[in-house]
Formats: sequence, C-alpha cells, structure tokens
Amino acid sequence: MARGKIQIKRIENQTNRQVTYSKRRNGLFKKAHELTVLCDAKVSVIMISTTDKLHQYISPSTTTKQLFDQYQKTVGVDIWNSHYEKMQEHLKKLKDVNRNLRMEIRQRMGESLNDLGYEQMVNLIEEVDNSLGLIRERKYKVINNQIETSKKKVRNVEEIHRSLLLEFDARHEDPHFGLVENEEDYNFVLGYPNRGPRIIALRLPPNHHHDLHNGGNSDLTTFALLD
Amino acid sequence: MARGKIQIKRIENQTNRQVTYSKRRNGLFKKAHELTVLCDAKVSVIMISTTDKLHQYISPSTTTKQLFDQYQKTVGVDIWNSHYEKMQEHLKKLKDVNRNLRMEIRQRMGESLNDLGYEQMVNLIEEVDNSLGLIRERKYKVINNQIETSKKKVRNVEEIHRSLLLEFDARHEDPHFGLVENEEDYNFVLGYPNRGPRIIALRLPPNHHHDLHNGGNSDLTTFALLD
DNA sequence: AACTATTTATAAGA
DNA sequence: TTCTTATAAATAGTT
Repeated sequence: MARGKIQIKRIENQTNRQVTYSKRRNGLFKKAHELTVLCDAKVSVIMISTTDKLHQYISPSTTTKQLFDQYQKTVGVDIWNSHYEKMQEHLKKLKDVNRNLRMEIRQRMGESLNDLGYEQMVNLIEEVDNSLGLIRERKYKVINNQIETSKKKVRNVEEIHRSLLLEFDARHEDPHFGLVENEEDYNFVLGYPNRGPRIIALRLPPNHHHDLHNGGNSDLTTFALLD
Repeated sequence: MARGKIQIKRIENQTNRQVTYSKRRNGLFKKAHELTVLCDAKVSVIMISTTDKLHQYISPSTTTKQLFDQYQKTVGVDIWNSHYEKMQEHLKKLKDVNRNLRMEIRQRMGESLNDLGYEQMVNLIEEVDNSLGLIRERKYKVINNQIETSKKKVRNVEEIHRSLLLEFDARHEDPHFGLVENEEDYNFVLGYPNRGPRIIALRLPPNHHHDLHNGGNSDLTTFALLD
C-alpha cells in the first residue's frame, strides 16, 4: 500500500513476512482499539504467527474470558464447559450431602423432627440412646485410664519413699551424708529435675494437666478416687 | 481519516456510531484477513457492539476453539484459573465442612471419641442426653396426637352407633325398612364407602396405617391406651 | 527503526 | 444501506 501495490498472498521471503507481520499486527491492534473507543464496542483480537508466537488485543472494558463466554453463549459452542459443568455438579452434590448431614445432626439433637414418622423416631431414640451408652462407656474408660496411671505414679512414689527411708536409716549413723542430694534424686524420679516441690503427695503427675481439671472434677476429687 | 480528522473518542451520535462501527468492522476484518494471508498467521477477531451484537473473523486455517485452546495453553491458563481456582477452593471448603459434619455425627454416635478430652466428652454426654430427651418428648407428643384423634373417631363411632340404635328402635314397629342402607351410611362415616367391615370396634381409622405398627406397639396395644 | 511514496481506509455528505 | 470523494492513515519498499 505504498511504494507499490502488493498482492494479498503469502509473502515468501521469511524476513519480509516477519516484518510485515509486525507492522500490520500493530496496525490491526490500533484499529481494534480505535473501534473500541469510537464505537464503545468490545473487541478481542488474538493472533498466532507462523513461529507460534501469540499476541492479543482486548478492549479495556472486558476480559478475554468474558468475551469468550459471551461468544460461547451466542454461538453455542462448548469450549470449556465440560470441565466447568462437572465441577459445578460436584459442588452441587457436595452441598446436598452437606445439607443431609446437617439434617441428621439436627435430628440427633432433637430438632427438625417433624419430618420423621413414628417408627423412624423410635429408631432414632434407640440409636441416640445407644450412642449415649457408648460415649459414657468411653468416658469411664478414660477415667479408669487416668486412675490407673495415677495409681502407678503413686506406687512409684511410695517405693521411692520407702527406699529413701531405708537409705536414711542406713546413713543415720553416718553423719557425713546430708539429705540434699537425695532430695534431688527424689525429685528427678518424679519428673521435677530441679527445685521440685517438697510436698509430693499432693501433686499430680505432669500429664494430668488438662483432662481432669474441669467437668466438675478437680485434681483432688480425682485423687480421692485412688483408694 | 477523510473529509476531516477525528478525535479517537466515543462517538456520541448513535447513528454515526453505528455507521462507523459497521465500516470499521469491515475494515478490521479485511485487515485481519490480509494479515492471515500475507503472513500465514492465525487470527481471531471477536467483537460485540453496544447493542450486544456479535461479529467475528477467524482465519480459514483454524477454528475459534482451536485458537482459543492455544490461547489458553499460552496465556489463558491464568485467566481461566481465577474462576477455576475459586471453584476448587469452594469445593475444598465444602469437603472440609462435610468431613467435620461427619465427625460430629460419628461422635454423637459414640464413635471416634479418641480426639475428645474429658471435658468435651462430658459436654457431649450432656448434649446427647438432652437430645434424647427432646426426641422422646416429641415421640410422646406424636403418640398423644394419635390418641386424641383416635378418641375423637371412637366418640364419633359411638354417637353414630347410638343414633342407629335409636333409629332402629323407631323403625322397629315399621317392618318396611331394612338396615342395609343404614349400614352403608355407617361405613361411609368411618371411611369405608362400600363393603366395610362389620366389626368396627376393632378397626383403626385409616390414617393409623404406618406410624403405630412397629416400634413394639401393635394396634391393639395402642388401643389399650385409649381408656 | 525511520522514511516516504503510494495505497488504503474512511468521515462526511448525498 | 450504499456510493462518493476528499483526506487521513497505513504501510511496502527503501535507507
């Protein structure tokens, strides 16, 4: 279109083709943009060169995805819906499952019982009753475990106490040995490496911290269960 | 670009805009096609006017879908993914919620209690116990409703019986009238339009069908509650 | 990448 | 819409 007319056919010279591609690409994008502004339209231009390089123009008022969605809607071609719709189905199913689970919980909580027939209600009662039994059972197991370990600790302490008494008796006649070192041993065995408490009998083992504090049972109460 | 330079800004005159859109659209498509041929490239031009009309040019050597797939591969993964990833996040969240709901149910059923501390277990027992109470309450309400409606039906039957007896007495001296029609009336009121059972006192009303059959209560047992 | 002769696109008017 | 045409813009070939 300048310095000579050209035929509209493939430019065989590779360099020329490349140059023309670059020039005309810019021209096209410029025109596309002018159209966008002048006519308030939405334009997407995508081009791929022979060397597989991709360039695109998209109107500022939109996105390529939006435009393609609209294209799809209009033309009715399915580009990515297979993917998309599967996900949406999956989502819907999950939501349904979720709703049912919530319903089950509500019914187990004694709510939303209007939908249940008499028979279903009787079954539900039996189930919840069973569950209650299971949980109570578990609670007692936990308590028993706590008691067992407590007993072991106490036995341990008593044994140490005895051996200390024996040692004390043994050293009674040998005034060169004090009891300081022994006390440290004592504490060490109990899990208090240094400066442990002097009154051991009233102290719970360290792993007793959370489980028994609340729920109506203090450490002392629990200890009362030991005998 | 002719008969006067123009500013590149929205053409306010609606008709002018439309005309310019049409002209320049053709120009753009022509340029796109020239580029396609001259440079052996693939070009897609999609545009949507203010009036939501869609026009497109696509190089003959390809299809819009192909080009867009390539676009996706090269750039669009990101754009597409904004949508996609959000859906996946949503999916993940739903799955999590789902898992938690299932866990709650399992715990209410007395399973998977290992993760619960003592206090939590005590709370759970209290809750399940409350729930059990609520459901039982509901059961009794349902039973009472059934009883109430049964009583009403019975009262109704008794009244009809009485009136039939009266009628029978009244017609005792008039042998022209039989009791066949009366029996049909009788059955009709009870919900048995034709050929109803003769022994009415042992039959439950029709709406009693499912609810009381199982769960340890037979029809007879339930009827025993009526007095 | 810049230049420029020439072609092409197109704004305004019909 | 289409045609016309003066003129702006694009660009092919060159530097």
